[in-house]
Amino acid sequence: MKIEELIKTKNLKLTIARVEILEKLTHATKPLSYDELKDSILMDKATFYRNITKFEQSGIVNSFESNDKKRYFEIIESRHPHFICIKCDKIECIKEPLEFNLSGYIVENIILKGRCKECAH
Amino acid sequence: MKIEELIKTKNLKLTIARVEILEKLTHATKPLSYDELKDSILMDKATFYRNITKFEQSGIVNSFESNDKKRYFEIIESRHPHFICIKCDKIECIKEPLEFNLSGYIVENIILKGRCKECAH
DNA sequence: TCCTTTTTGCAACTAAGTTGCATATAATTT
DNA sequence: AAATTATATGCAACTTAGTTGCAAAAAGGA
Repeated sequence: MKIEELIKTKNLKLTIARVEILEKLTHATKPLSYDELKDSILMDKATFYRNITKFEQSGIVNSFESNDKKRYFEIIESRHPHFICIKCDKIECIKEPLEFNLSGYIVENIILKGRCKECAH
Repeated sequence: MKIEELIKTKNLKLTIARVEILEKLTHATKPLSYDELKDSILMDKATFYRNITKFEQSGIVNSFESNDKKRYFEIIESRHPHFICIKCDKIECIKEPLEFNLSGYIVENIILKGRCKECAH
């Protein structure tokens, strides 16, 4: 779906700021923080965070806190787990499916922490 | 192992603050934040955080960030996943084992986010 | 074009966690 | 058990990701 359509579908007003955020996130290959995005978007950080909140409420964007105390944002399309390296702080998307059985809970996000391949040595 | 022994085993000096932190964490049934601990411990928060850092370096304590922007601390004894509810912010320990296959990585911490049984409705 | 609602930028604020420094305490040596 | 040295502590000031209030600006419908 085109970004403009996606925004309208969720009954959000179409603004440049919103298109800009979703464009960057759509083209990213991993979750991004405000800090990583701020140089390539023009809006104030208040605008960024307010829009991200709306996107999360609408189910367009997903976020989690990493080890470096920053929140990381990602478009929800194919949900997948993330791996956060506690040594180098790198965030990787996990493609292998994880199996578990937790009846009653709705799991929306899976985060594994530890040492990545490079830092495991 | 007794708390005093545990501290000495890790070549840390035995202080009242350290014993106090580990006592509270040992008796807890879930991970605790500084905010939850502060009324039952006497030390300054700087002392708390400095000691927690030492405990983490020594492999006695494990921590993770939750949804409420706070860090939660737990004694490492039997590692187990945690579930964080994105609606009520409750943290639960998961007893069921999770199966997955991630060769090359060292997984030290598993966090699931979503809606707990009460908030799933 | 007008009107109402929502969004934006700015600046001030919040709060968890960190740091510098002088003092206090633990553990080791004499 | 006193002296010595290294480490831990409390305090206050600081850092920084994220939030909030408000007036101005822009969206979208009539």
